[in-house]
Amino acid sequence: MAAPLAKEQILDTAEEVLRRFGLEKASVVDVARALGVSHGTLYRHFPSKSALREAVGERWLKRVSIPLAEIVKESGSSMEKLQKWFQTLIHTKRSKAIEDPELFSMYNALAEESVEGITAHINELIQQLTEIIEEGIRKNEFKRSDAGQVAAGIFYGTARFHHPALAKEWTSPNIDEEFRLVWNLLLSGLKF
Amino acid sequence: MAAPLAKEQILDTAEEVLRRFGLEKASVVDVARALGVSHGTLYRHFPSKSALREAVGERWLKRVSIPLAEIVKESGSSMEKLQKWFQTLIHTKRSKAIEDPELFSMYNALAEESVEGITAHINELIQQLTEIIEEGIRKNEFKRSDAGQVAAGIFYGTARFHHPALAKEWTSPNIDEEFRLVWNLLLSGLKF
DNA sequence: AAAATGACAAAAATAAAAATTTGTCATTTG
DNA sequence: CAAATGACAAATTTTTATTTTTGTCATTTT
Repeated sequence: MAAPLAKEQILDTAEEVLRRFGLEKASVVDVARALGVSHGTLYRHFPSKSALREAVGERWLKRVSIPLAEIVKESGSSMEKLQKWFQTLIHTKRSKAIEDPELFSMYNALAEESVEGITAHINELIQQLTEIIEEGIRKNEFKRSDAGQVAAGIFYGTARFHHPALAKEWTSPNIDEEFRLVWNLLLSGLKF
Repeated sequence: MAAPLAKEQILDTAEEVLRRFGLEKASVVDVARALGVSHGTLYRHFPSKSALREAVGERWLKRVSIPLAEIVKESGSSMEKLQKWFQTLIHTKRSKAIEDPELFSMYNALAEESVEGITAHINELIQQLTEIIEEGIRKNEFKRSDAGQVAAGIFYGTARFHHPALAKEWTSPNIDEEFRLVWNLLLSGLKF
């Protein structure tokens, strides 16, 4: 027989089956059939159906965080990077949410099945932001402050524009204007 | 017979039935039975089941906005009022969400059935904030700026802490700390 | 002996049948 | 005669019966 079944190969097929059949219709048997193996085999690689689903969800989160990590490493002013980072995060999510809302909410449901995976993902994003802000402080672009706390503040302050639970509001015609208002405040503040 | 059936009386009973039976179990027949009238009678007061449900949802939103309107009228510094306004909004929602999550999500689902009602509610809240901020600008407590835009910015920037779709995150032990971080940034900004 | 299989019980999902609810309206009530 | 009723059809929901899926494991394959 061919080489033993690889995890990545299973995940590729599982993803394909999930896309075709949808979150609630896709069964382990379907994935096994698409791979040309018995369903028992899949249980030798993943302990349960949820474990398989979680793995698909976590791989999807990685696809979001990897391009953002690239931006952190780029050259340019910290402010530019900060803006580009958010632009990318928000644009990526928004276009996926609008182009194929079903698929988007499927992947989000998948990811949410792994609370740990989500937490790790959010922490990773805030860590990326922290690095941008630390650099900005060093270069005197930003106020001296606890970079990690400011990173969390900006991330949570912009939640409306990237939190998947609020995706249905991203089709509003004012959404870009609303982001601009929040962004301005986060950068400059209300007080003198 | 008694006096003709009043709308408020129907809403009171509908609310009671919804609380007891839940969003999906409560039928028009149940409401009629609780009122001691035939279900046909209810259709002389509300054109459909959804219209009745929407009315219950909208009344619930009013119960949120009325106490906040009181705060706008109070005396004291604008900053104090701004803080108290958000404290009240967030605390009200949070305690309801945590004390009885089912009831909370039922009322939210109910309210969401009326997109118009929600829009009006949000606009009303932002209008209240606008008044606080306008006054703060007049009294030189806040930077000169478009009060309506700043109001919208603060409201949307704090969405994570009051948007019902994010209620499940309000049980996090760090939620107050996270609010503080966002609040500080919105007031003082990241930049010099 | 490592990897995969397929038969099996328990749990979950689906489909078909039965019962309830929604919404209308001609008739009745006060 | 304004307000309420209750019988009715169509739509929706609930119940029940049937089928499929999940997860295990002793056996088979390479």
